[in-house]
Amino acid sequence: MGPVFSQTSSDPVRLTDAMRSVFVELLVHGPLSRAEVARRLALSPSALTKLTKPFIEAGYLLEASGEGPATVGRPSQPLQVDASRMSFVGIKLTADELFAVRTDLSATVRMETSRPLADHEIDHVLGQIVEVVEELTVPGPLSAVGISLAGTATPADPVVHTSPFLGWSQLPLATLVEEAVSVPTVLDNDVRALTAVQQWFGEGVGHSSFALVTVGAGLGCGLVVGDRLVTGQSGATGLIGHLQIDDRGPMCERGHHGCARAYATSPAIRRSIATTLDRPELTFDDCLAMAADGHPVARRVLDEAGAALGQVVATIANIAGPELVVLSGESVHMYDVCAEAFHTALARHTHWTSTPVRVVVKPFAFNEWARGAAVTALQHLLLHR
Amino acid sequence: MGPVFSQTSSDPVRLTDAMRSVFVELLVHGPLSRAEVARRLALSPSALTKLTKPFIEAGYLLEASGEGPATVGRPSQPLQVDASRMSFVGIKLTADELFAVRTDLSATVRMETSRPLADHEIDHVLGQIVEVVEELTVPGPLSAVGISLAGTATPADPVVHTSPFLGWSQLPLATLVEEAVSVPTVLDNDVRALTAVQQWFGEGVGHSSFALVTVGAGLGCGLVVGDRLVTGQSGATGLIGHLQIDDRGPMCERGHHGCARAYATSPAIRRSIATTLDRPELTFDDCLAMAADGHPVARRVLDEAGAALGQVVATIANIAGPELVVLSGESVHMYDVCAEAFHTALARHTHWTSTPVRVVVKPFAFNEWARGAAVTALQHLLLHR
DNA sequence: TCCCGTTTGTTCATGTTGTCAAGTAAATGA
DNA sequence: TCATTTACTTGACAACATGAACAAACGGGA
Repeated sequence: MGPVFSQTSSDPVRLTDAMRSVFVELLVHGPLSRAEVARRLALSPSALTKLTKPFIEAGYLLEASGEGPATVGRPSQPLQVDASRMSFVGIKLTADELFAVRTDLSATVRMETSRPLADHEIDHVLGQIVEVVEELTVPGPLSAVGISLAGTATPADPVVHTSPFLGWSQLPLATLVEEAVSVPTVLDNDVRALTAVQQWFGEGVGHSSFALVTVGAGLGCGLVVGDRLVTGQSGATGLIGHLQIDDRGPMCERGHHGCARAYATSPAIRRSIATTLDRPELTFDDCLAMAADGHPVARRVLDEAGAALGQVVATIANIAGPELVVLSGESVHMYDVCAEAFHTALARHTHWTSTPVRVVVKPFAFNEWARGAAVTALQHLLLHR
Repeated sequence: MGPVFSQTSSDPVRLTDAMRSVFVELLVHGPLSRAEVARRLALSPSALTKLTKPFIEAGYLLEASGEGPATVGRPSQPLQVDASRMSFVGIKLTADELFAVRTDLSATVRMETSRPLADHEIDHVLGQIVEVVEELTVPGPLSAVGISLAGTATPADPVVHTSPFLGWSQLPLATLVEEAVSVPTVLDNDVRALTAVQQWFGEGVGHSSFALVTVGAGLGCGLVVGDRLVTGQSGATGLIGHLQIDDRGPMCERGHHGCARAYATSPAIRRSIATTLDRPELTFDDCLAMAADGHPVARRVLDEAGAALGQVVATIANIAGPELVVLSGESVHMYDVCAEAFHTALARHTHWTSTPVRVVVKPFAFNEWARGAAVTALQHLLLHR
């Protein structure tokens, strides 16, 4: 983190592991008294006085003076991270567009913007990224930039290994961006970035293991085990799209029968209803509305989608045993229309010695992917610099 | 670890985290020079002189004086753990028998024994356990006892939460044994214990993430992610037995169609072939021999079993992304008869953006389960005491 | 053969980092 | 008012690891 935290411009603070963990604890678990942080991190109270002092002097921690619940003894003096002291830009790349947000330390979105991607030439994409970063730098300097995309990439490595949608392989994107904008830049897989948001600022807070399942144009799965975000071999995340639901169902685009993505992704659901009814103009949300109204074809397709999703979640829970599964993604709202089929399938496919895993549905904002990229940058800066 | 390591009886050595990590590094990664350990653990060379000295003086580490590969510079002086300095007993409980081994620090089996379990009354089982521990204590005192069983139990907790096969729930078995034999005792799930063996002394050495899949009377899955053995919610491990292979195949004992265990466990394979041919006397190994000889029915059943297993492994790999999958269990030798079907299915169900995970087949000795329990005890003693 | 470079391992002074003990501060409750 | 409880601070101290300097043990030239 080097010069990131500095008391004065001439006296940079060196961060120890203990300082880092205190800062992260306060960032993630909100205002806490020194005594409480000491208990959580198994440190002595005196250690906390010393560990927090430089942060307070530099303005990164504030004494929140908000009174806790009235109790005997001296009232505690909660500390809070001043979220405005750092800013991050997160960028999500898709095949035809680029979404970007500027967030503060608490991952609150402060600005957002986007650009079309006319093609996937590196120069063009890089130009658009630089433009967006410059636009979002106007209110003040950035601490880090995060870029997320579907494909294999990790914060540990400045290179995009493969990205089928963008047609890239072995592209040192982080290096190129970092040189162009002079801000530390990290890459990550989009689903893992979204999982990072849940881990620090969402439903995953307080859980040492949970899974995130996304529903949208595809299916995705991110996993946190033992408080650590899992990075699969070569940077892949949970590849659940082609998990087989049965062996004779609809065919996915790669020729498998009964893949989960042939049942539960929004394009598959829309197409299935639209072709059965020969009404090609129907949108995905039209289909959801029809199912909610009890239209038999839409109802059947969404029941199957919910069942497929329930089976996917049960399979993940059986293998990894998370405390919680968070459902998210552009199409999570379909849950409202197929919750019953989902939970029936979840219970049916959960191993009989377990109770079904707790499932939380997280409404999805369109800029959530870009926010994920910002959190990736934030985590990387705070933990690994 | 308190009094475990002692230079003299009156001068017990207090262990720091650094000492622990050095000792474990040497135990798991074999003879290494101080300089090499220093590099691996990111410590200074001088730290290693100090950290190893008490172990050497107490006789837990030996200067192996074996010359490494001839190279420039001063030859290194490899250090090695004296495996004989500690002994462990591991006990595997099944529905009708108890297997036990005595091992040294390197998990080498030095003695083994067993007892029938006439019933599952706690007093009877406890009596047999105590008898076995006393028999295995004859050559010298024990450092710890580990007990493994199918069900939900973890080293962190002295209580068996549930064990369907033994009909137990909420039984404080570790406490009872510990009081009876006066040796620290830990429990664990049997599959996780077996995974621990692979992690420290088997194919998992050198891999920060891998999965163990067992084939036998059931199917099991243990997972190591980020160098940590995963403990699912409530102490369960990978519950892959009822993973659905298709929706119309043979029915498992819980009424599901096409469960993995209806295809790939040894009883299911044997029964399928024996009933089809109306030859109830056939053993599982008879069935394997028939398939190897090309008998059409046996061939088909084993191809289906291999395919099911391949799909299970692919699913695990897709979700958790391990570097390696180790196949083991009482019936792994069936792999020889269905390797082709296995790898075809593995490739078919592996997500198209990945290459199939590397699979290693680990021959299984009948006392391997008990050895796992011993390793659980060893790990717990070395890491958490 | 004799130095030189290289790597290993040790010793000792130094410095960082967190704990302990003691004391101060700020509330509640009798 | 004063004891009790909890929070926080301060300074002495102990633990642990590092860095520098050095000894040891080898191979490889000149």
